[in-house]
Amino acid sequence: MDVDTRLLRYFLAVADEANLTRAAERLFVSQPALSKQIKQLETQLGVRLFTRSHDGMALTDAGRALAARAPAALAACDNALRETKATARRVDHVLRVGFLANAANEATQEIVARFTRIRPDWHVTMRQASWSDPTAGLADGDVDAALLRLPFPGSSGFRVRVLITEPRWVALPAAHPLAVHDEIPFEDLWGEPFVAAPAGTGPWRDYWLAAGERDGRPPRIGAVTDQPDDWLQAIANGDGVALAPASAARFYARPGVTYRPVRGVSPSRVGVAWPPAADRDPVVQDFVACCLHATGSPRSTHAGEGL
Amino acid sequence: MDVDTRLLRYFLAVADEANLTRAAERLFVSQPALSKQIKQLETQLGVRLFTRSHDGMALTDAGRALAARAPAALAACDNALRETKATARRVDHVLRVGFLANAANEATQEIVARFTRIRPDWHVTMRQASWSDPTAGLADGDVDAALLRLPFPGSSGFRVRVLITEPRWVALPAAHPLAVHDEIPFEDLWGEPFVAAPAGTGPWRDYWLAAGERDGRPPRIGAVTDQPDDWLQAIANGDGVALAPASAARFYARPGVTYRPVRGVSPSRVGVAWPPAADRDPVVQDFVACCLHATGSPRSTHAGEGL
DNA sequence: CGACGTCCATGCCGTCAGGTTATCGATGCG
DNA sequence: CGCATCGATAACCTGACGGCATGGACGTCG
Repeated sequence: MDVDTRLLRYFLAVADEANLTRAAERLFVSQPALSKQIKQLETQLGVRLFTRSHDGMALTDAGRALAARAPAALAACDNALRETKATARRVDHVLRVGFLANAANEATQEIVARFTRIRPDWHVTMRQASWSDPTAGLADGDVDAALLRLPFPGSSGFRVRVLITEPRWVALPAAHPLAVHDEIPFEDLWGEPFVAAPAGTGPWRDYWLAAGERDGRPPRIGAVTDQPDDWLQAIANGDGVALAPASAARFYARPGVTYRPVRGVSPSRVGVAWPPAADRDPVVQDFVACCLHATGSPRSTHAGEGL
Repeated sequence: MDVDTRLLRYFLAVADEANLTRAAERLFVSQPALSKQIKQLETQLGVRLFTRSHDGMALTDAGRALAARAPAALAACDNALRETKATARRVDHVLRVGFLANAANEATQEIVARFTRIRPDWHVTMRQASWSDPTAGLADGDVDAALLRLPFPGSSGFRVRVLITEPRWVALPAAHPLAVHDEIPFEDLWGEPFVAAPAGTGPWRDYWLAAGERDGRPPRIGAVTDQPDDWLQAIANGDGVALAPASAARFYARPGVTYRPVRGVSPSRVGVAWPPAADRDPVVQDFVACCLHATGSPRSTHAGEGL
């Protein structure tokens, strides 16, 4: 009796949304594909998992039984694979670190330099992640630690220490009328189209749209991008504006894109994150210590404070 | 990070055998297919799981880590699916019973009759299994209970009560020289080709070849069959002889096939088996009670005694 | 009351992963 | 030196999965 864990994830999404169409969006597949997969799971088990009706998919009793047990099964599989990867890296003396765009910017080199001084027999591999995976590989166990912008989706499952706090600015097309000002009140941007992260990155996308600081007005989306280059391109094209950490002005300067300070929007924070399983891993903890020292952060700065 | 549980099973088989070719046989796939699958698992994880050498596949440290955790993950998945099926049947008031060929022969009707008298609102579904699945669907959770010939592979994972004990006879081609005798000493059959169950049914196959009662001589295999009809056909064809429960003479009489008592071979036992998860299921326990009553078995007859 | 929106199912098609057979390269052994 | 063993590779076939377009049932609103 074999199943692809993908099928179980699909099933849980549908069970959770109680709606095929919305679940399909969340899973980034088409509705018919999901419909077929669910049906296949049902025939494979010989069990009706949902009762279909004009207003959605409701779990049957059997479906509820599966919904109750599938998460544990998925977790067990995930855990097995993650631990396998972690073991391989431990054996090879390789520390993989994920990062998102310019997460730790200037500090990155200093962090790596410190780490190699402490652990000369280890090798650090930096792996840039696309914005469609804001955990930069932590969730899949592809990295041992990650340098991230906070908040990030699923942050509750990981340990986080804050390293840097910096104001958020706005990136504008150079020709944009507001570009003439030295500082821009955030309210002036409410009506602007924004270049956003892909849907499905949830709170992370919302954070960079400052969705919670717009007095309830929904943001306008001008474009959706996945990588720094596309993002710059979209802004230069005039598809929209975007909030960005102040340091982006140094790291992502480009003709056609202008950066300006913004008044009235919360700052951005950079953190180092690691999976709970690495709490006792001295190498990962050394890396975390290097992050804290390299950025001059007090050792006690936890992420929980005022997210 | 999705995996098909099949991949994990494949991996565990290779880890266990430390040999691709033998693992492939055990899994009933070709060696190249298995080779590719293992390689794919490795690339998907980005981790070497085995070191290949001229004399087999040896686990790496990472491979050992996976081998340690995969069984639990597989068990969690299996459990989720099995419980789902069981729940569906409970809701529908359906009891599925697997059986192997003529396992409980005459008693079957009596068992079902008793059960329907006790549980008039329930419906019993009998499902005949092929010999390539000697647990008759118990292992996959496809049935709530099964009527089986003992011993069967994996019997240790299930509860079993013995119902019937009957001598084993031999089924011969009608024209076979030995068919003239009223009773045949088992030694006289040692040299005969046998019609056997598929390899991969392990101890079950061996039991019906009486491999342990041949004084060390290996059995000769004349044909391999999967179902009663093929089995009868093979014997009538003269492909070989086969041990069979005495009752087969009544249930599987056919021109060209003769049944004779055998002296010097242990008897066959029929049992009812159920998964431990159903220990507390009153419906399954009622069914078990019906089995015991219908066959006049004392309630205390456990399977463990003198297997 | 009919047009429309919502929601799931179906049909058709392109792509790719998984399986099979046949064969090769490397290694150890008689 | 030929042979057996073991894993990798090549060529091919089938079927599963995904996408798009569309259909059918049901509720809602003008």
